[in-house]
Amino acid sequence: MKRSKKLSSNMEDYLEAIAALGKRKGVSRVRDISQVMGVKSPSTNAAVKTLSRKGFVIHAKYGYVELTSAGKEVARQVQGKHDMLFKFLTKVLIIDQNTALQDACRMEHAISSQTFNKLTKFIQFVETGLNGDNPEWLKSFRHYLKRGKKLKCKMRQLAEKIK
Amino acid sequence: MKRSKKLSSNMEDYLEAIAALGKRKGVSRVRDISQVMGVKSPSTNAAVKTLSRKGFVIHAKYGYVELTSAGKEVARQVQGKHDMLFKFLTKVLIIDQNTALQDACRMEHAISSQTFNKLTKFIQFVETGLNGDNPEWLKSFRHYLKRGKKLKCKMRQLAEKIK
DNA sequence: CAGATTTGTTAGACTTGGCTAATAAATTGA
DNA sequence: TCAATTTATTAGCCAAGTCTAACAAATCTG
Repeated sequence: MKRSKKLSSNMEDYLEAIAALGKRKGVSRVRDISQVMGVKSPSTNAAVKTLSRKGFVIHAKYGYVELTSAGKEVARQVQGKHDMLFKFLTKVLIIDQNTALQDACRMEHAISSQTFNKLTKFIQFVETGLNGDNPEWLKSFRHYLKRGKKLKCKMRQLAEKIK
Repeated sequence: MKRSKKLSSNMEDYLEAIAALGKRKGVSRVRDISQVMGVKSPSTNAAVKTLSRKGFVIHAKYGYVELTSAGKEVARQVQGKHDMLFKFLTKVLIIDQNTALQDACRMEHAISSQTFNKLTKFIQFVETGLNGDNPEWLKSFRHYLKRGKKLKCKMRQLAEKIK
């Protein structure tokens, strides 16, 4: 249990997969982790060995894989980043679900905690607008995406109708 | 010249470095690329060999390293993603320069073209507001970041003063 | 409960990308 | 010009992470 500080993106992904399986099925087995990760079982085996050595999982031979509290913490953080990025991509930038998922899966390992925190605030800002969801500027941005230009202000719209 | 489709983040970084040196000094040499990439020259040598085999650079032994048009195109795209992310992080999320730089350097390899395009539109939307830079909502967001809550609308502010 | 099937592990090979040490080419300057 | 210095390359090693093939343990099932 040689608690190294930094984990590779790969190891973070394994921890995420293990956490997800734990939530979904109660326990995590090598086979299921492999399936989620899209690798063969010897790869998972090696990864679990590494994670175990570093103190992020407990794994008895031929047994289930369990996260330690350190493992849970990493999984929680990475998942948090993932969810926030996914929300930003789909809700603000209006990226389709598939692309947003792929991007979030790669970006989740790339953003600092500082950026995560600010992005969280940004999402909160968008979601808890004074006027509820969907503030004016966001509507305006969506329109801009579609039309290539901004919604005109009420008075200009009126002026055009009259003209 | 075995034109493979996908390059690793690493190879993208080398192309970026080569392009940057080309702009800065006119030519790119192994030694300078190594210095920019923070690796020893044999590593650069191997990378250049790979990039050459894949058709992204031209490199005669003991000569300069030059980007092919394919190489330039990749460098341009990655740099574009980098710049856009940096701008978003610093201008919208108000992340400090150092952190923003680090994040942008990692995220530039993680975002799809679709996300890049939407982000570009988003930045345009922010920068070319009807009311010039710094639209109301962004000011409001900055305030939210500082205070933890939104700017109240003019009338509520007035009401508070009177009370 | 014993054979068949599934699951997990081990061994060994391959790829990518890094390193050091040694060698070779190019450049510089006395 | 030619010896010293700088730069580039080669050879050989290491670590991470993947794979396949072979073997071992666990679990199902008739």
